[in-house]
Amino acid sequence: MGAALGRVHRLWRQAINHAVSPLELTESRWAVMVHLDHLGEGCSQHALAHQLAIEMPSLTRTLNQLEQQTLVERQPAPNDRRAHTLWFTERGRRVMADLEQHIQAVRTAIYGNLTDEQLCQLAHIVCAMESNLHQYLEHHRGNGK
Amino acid sequence: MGAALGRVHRLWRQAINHAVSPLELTESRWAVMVHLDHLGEGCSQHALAHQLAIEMPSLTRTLNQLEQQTLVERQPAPNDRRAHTLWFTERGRRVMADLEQHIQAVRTAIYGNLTDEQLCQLAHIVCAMESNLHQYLEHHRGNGK
DNA sequence: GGGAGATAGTTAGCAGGCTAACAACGGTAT
DNA sequence: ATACCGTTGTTAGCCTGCTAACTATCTCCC
Repeated sequence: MGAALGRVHRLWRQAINHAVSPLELTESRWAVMVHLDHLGEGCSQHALAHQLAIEMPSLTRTLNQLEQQTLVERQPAPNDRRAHTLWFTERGRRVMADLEQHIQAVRTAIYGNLTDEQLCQLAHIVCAMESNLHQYLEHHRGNGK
Repeated sequence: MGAALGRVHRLWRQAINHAVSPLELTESRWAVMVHLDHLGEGCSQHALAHQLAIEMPSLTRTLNQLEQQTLVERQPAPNDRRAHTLWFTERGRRVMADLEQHIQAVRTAIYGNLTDEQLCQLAHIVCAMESNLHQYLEHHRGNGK
């Protein structure tokens, strides 16, 4: 039954991939851009990875791609020579401005025929499952089984 | 917002992976076994891939693994020399019998604090989103854009 | 100040989804 | 019969998640 979530997630990824492909983006790169915008420029990779709920190496790879596309850049962080701060480039900011309009069609296609109440229920249930899963995994790691 | 589904799916995969690891299985191999059982032995790879909602090459790889573990075997199909029929081995059937008990803990951990009504709502909403996404993708493929 | 342990980021390589391209076979129409 | 098209399954290789192991740095405590 949790498999249904996987199916929807893969379809959603395909839809987003299609929607942002005119901007030379993919779902994962798009997600990084959006969350960087949401978190605010100048944040660390660690903070961004936490926000995205992915591991650092996954983010490292995606950031390399975005940096190669000159959409995002890493700058040395003041006060910590290990860390980087993340910033949009000029071009990155222009792309961000265009994003919403490309995504909107997907959003309305997916959520269009659902009521606000249903979306609220969905968010609530999914959040509960997420927290349940976190708890399960945390519990079954400290112990051997 | 669809990203939350991805997070839950990844956590769920980790939980299942953990739960079935004593049987030398992973979530994807487990899913193949369960769906083969559900669909009935003797079915074709195509039918099983459809049931799992994955593409044939993904299934091919997983079946290779299961065959190497002597849990499942491919047999030539009568009446169609291209196709295979899929069968559990003796060992595979024994493992299937053990599966439910290993999975149960995960299920109760995830769904335990949700009401039947919530699960029903979830199934309904997820199903709607799945069908919306299918429609979107179908629509935006026939056309150039 | 100097050493032990935590933390930020990277690299390497695995897992399992996908598409594209192919071989082998089936089915149908001429 | 043969020619063509659809189907089944495989191979090759991309994408993006992950863990493990590493470097470089920071922090804290003696």
